[in-house]
Amino acid sequence: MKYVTIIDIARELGISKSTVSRALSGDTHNVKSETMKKIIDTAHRMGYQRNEQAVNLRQQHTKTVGIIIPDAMTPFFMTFIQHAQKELKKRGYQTIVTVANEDYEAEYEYLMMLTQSRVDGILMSVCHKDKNIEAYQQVMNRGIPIVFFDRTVEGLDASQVRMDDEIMSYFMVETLIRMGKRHIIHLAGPSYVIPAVNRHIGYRQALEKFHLPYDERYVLEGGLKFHEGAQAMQNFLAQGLEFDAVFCFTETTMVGAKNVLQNMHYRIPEDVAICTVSGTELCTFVHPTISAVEQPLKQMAIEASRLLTQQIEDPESPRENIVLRGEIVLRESTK
Amino acid sequence: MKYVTIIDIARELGISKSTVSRALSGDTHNVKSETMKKIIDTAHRMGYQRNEQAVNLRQQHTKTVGIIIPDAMTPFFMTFIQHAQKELKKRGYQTIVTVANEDYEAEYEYLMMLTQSRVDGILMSVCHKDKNIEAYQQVMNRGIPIVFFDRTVEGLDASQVRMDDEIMSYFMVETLIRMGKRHIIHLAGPSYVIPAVNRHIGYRQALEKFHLPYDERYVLEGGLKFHEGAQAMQNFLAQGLEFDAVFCFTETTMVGAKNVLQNMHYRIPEDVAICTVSGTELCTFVHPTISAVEQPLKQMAIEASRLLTQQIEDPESPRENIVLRGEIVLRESTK
DNA sequence: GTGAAAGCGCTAACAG
DNA sequence: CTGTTAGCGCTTTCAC
Repeated sequence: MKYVTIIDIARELGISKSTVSRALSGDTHNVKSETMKKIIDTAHRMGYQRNEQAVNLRQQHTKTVGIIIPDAMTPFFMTFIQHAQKELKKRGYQTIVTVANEDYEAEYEYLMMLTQSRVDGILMSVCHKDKNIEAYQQVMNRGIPIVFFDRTVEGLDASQVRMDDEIMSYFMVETLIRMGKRHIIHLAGPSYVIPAVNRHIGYRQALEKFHLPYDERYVLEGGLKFHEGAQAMQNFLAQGLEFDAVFCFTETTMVGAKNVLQNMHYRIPEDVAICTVSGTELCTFVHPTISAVEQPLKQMAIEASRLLTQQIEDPESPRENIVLRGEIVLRESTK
Repeated sequence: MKYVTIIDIARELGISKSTVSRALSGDTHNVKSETMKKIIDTAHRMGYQRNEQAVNLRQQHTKTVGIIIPDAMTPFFMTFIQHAQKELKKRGYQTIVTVANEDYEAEYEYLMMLTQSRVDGILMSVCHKDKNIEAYQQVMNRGIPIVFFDRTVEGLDASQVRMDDEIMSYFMVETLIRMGKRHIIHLAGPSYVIPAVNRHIGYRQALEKFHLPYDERYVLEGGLKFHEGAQAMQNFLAQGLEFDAVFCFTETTMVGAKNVLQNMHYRIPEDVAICTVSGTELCTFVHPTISAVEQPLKQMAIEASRLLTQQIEDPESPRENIVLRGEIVLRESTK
């Protein structure tokens, strides 16, 4: 047989499986230290590994949380996941991560899959702020807590953790302006993504503060994928308008846009600065341009994990709405 | 209660849970189509979701495979995972992925964790070709199949899937030479990583074929992480040697090296071409330089998944050693 | 065609 | 301190 069970080791020692179970779960209070030792030893010798499935079934939980992210090509969410996994592990939870790939129908499927796997709770960043709202509500009604992060939703009684996109976006654009940029494109994200609309607001406010005109021709629908970002950039170029900076909603579309620019032999960042608010190690290294804020990402993962486990362990614990306000850190000066 | 069970629906209908079970698992042969329909309907109405945990415990498998990768910052492995997940799902398996982060001790921990979770099999790309060999052997001995991909190992009776690194590396360097490059650095990977040594061989062979000298000063230990690649590049620069191309073992170190080059105002690719063999969408977009081979990555994921599930379902199925030979596809000409 | 009963590996009362 | 018993949700003989 593949695995040794507590019965095997009980038989080996001629004692009952209850005692073995107690010993193996570290119940020093109810088992003599002598038998304790004996049990631990033979368990070790026989290569015992407790069957989590059985424990879960018995205890009516799985000690695992599901994570749903919209995208995995970009280091942003991957970094989040690594931090979250670490934090969750520390709190005694396994994780199972799924990638919806910006498709809310796939997201729905994964949500169902996760509840079917009886995860104790879910951490998610949504593809679309409206489309699956009732589904989220339903799983929450069944007593499975969901904590939303980054790409949050509205009108749900759930904990959420996000960045202060508006202000960070504002600072970022302000930085560009102070660098002397005057014609700043905004490669915006879709309006069904909350951080995207907030960043757009921040962009607009910065322009206003410096009395720069807000020109709709400089606001592009940049989508969420590489090719969408590239396409949008290309469309803009076709207009023949003057520009000296591009402020992007996300790393993904930024990379797409940058690629187009490079192919057209624009020098970056001399001719045009290109940036986003996100900040991961890879981002820093990849883009010879200004990037931003590393720290809140880790913090976001930690807070979200904390909130979720808290709510799993005490369903009555209050919902929180955390807005992180990391400092803008310019990763590379453009002299 | 959170979930409805077959007992609930049996009670609702005043029948036995056995019948419900049979109906729900589609046993048309042993349950009257009339009751069948009735059961399916109420199951649906009550929002029944079968408890996989219980099924697994009963059937002595989990229908999940573990995946261990060394790195998640780079799109390479993430892309692999997406393809593998898709293929595995098609074959009825869930996946649980863990990232060792180039640390073979963490890798060991995850391996243990996965067997403890009773995964039916494991897909892995190792951190170190030797360090955990006995551990791999042990889990295989317990009847849990492992299929190695990309970063393979030697001397184990396991199926493996990898690229023909030698020949692809050879082609890549040949391409650089045909472009007129004469002083090609090789930012090599560590010797405890099999593809790294193979790529080094390919590099050397290409130089030989074109009667270019093999100079050890042009072969750098580039490590596996961003900062290691950057450091190596910096060290090389300090030597003051002439160079016009860099052939990197991996995306990660390539990005690090490229960053250094850019900071020093080298024009890429005019002054120096920089490339690697890997090929993912992000890679393509990010690097204004030559990259390569997209297709084998997907193929690798599919083959590895096939091999693994095959071996799970029939432990006696023969081991295979697949070497993929994708075409070199230049993603961007450097004119 | 359907039901009763056993059991997957484990924990948790409840007795001693 | 230790053993006995029941049961988590499900599948699978074995009867009827």
